Amino acid sequence: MKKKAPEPRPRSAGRPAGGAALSKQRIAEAALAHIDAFGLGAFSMREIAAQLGVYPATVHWHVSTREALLAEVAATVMAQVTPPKGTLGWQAWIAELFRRCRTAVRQHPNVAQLLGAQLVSNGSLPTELVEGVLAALTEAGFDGEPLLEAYNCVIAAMLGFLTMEFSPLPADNTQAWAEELRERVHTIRPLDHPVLTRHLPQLANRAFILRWDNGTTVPLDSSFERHIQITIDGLEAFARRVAQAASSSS
Amino acid sequence: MKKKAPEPRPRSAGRPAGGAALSKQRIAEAALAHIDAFGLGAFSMREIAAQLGVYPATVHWHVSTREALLAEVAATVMAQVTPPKGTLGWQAWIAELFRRCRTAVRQHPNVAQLLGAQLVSNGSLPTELVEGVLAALTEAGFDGEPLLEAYNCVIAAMLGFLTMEFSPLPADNTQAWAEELRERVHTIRPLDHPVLTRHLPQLANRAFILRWDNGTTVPLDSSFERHIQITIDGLEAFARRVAQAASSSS
DNA sequence: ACCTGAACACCGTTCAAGT
DNA sequence: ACCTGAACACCGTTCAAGT
Repeated sequence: MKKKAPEPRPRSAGRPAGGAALSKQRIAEAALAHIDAFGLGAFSMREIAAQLGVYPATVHWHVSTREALLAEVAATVMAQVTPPKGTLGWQAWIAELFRRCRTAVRQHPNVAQLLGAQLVSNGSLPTELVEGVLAALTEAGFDGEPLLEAYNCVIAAMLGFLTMEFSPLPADNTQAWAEELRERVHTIRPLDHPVLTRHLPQLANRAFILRWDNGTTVPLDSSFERHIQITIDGLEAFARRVAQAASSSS
Repeated sequence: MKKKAPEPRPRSAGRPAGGAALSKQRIAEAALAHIDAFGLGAFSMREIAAQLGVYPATVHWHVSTREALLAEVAATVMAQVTPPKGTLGWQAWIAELFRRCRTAVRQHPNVAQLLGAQLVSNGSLPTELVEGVLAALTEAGFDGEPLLEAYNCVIAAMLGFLTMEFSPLPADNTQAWAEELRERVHTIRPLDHPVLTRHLPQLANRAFILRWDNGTTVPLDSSFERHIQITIDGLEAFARRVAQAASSSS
């Protein structure tokens, strides 16, 4: 199944004549396409080098490191998620951000695992996203320390849910594993877990930890919408607390 | 720096005499210790085999797969987080769960990345945790579809935040990377990002995406506490909505 | 049942050398 | 500046063979 060194186009060393030189951009695109098609587990520097008809060292000349390439890929996926400013109230703006982010991740679900890890520790800052969230929360009345706390909550709520919704299943024998987990879920002892047992029909394969499919095959649409609402309701309560504290101390 | 095949104790094949046979348990402990000491990037089947003074194949005889071992490790870390039932109200119980979970992760920050990925798609179900959350949410008045939604929100909020707070920095030249990111953060263009610029002193190295240290060196204590409060406030608002809808339709 | 010893098919990264 | 060709030091997993 695996290809080896580039046989199709045995070119010679040096910069190609046609101006068809490789670029960070093109490499990132190829990597994203490959990850979309075969998953993050199948990703490797050598694989995408082969894909591009080039030696592994060539990729390294453009990209420096595997980690940097994956960060680039993650940034690409998140590039268009920030909603435009100004037209929406802060609650609607944040809700829109959540939804656009999920839409983007759903188009590239295999990249989801990178978001928490790579976007958070990222060289290519999505500054518009940060600015947008801060602007929305400022409009909500947050400032200083509460602003920081509300911001961290928003980012964690958004990326956290998506990371988990699309977290990959065991790579190997998914079939057997799913069957075993389904079995295990349905043989939970009712006496020790009465609430779980009672609601199992509602929860099975739709609740975190009780799933054997991920968001690619069983999307958690209503849970995500509810997650948005809960987050925004919580933020509004926080804003009220802040306003209260300010007025009572004046 | 790296060790090779087990030289210290060149034993012969077969089950060891002293009853000191290897076990899944002992392997998981060794793996956890190694990950705590050197990070998840330094983890490998061969490494922990060497650590235990055996051949790689021996580890595979007990553990089947690398992925399974890491799932075991993640489960070990999460083993003791579920608070006892009955003594607390549902809000306090959930808050306690969040705090105990963070305490556990702080003792093994390098496993954080596994939580979202491994706990969610896990063979060894932490059924007490699931049962506990469901019991708390039932006490809050949730049932049926809303129960599912509230549950998913709780799990995502808890694990999502922790995954991000302790998400690892670039493995290679952390020093240079941190310096570059700090530089980049402080040269953000004020005209394009007025809100960000204004609050940068508050946010730098303490807000997601604007950090160059992770939770191990710069813990986000107050943000996490606020995250708990926002989540619970949001859940209470959700419970009120549900109650309202039920009474208005009766 | 539990482990050795060796092999297979991969990795990321580096580096001299070419053009 | 951009790429080849080859090497280095690793991987996870499998498998016959030992005890």
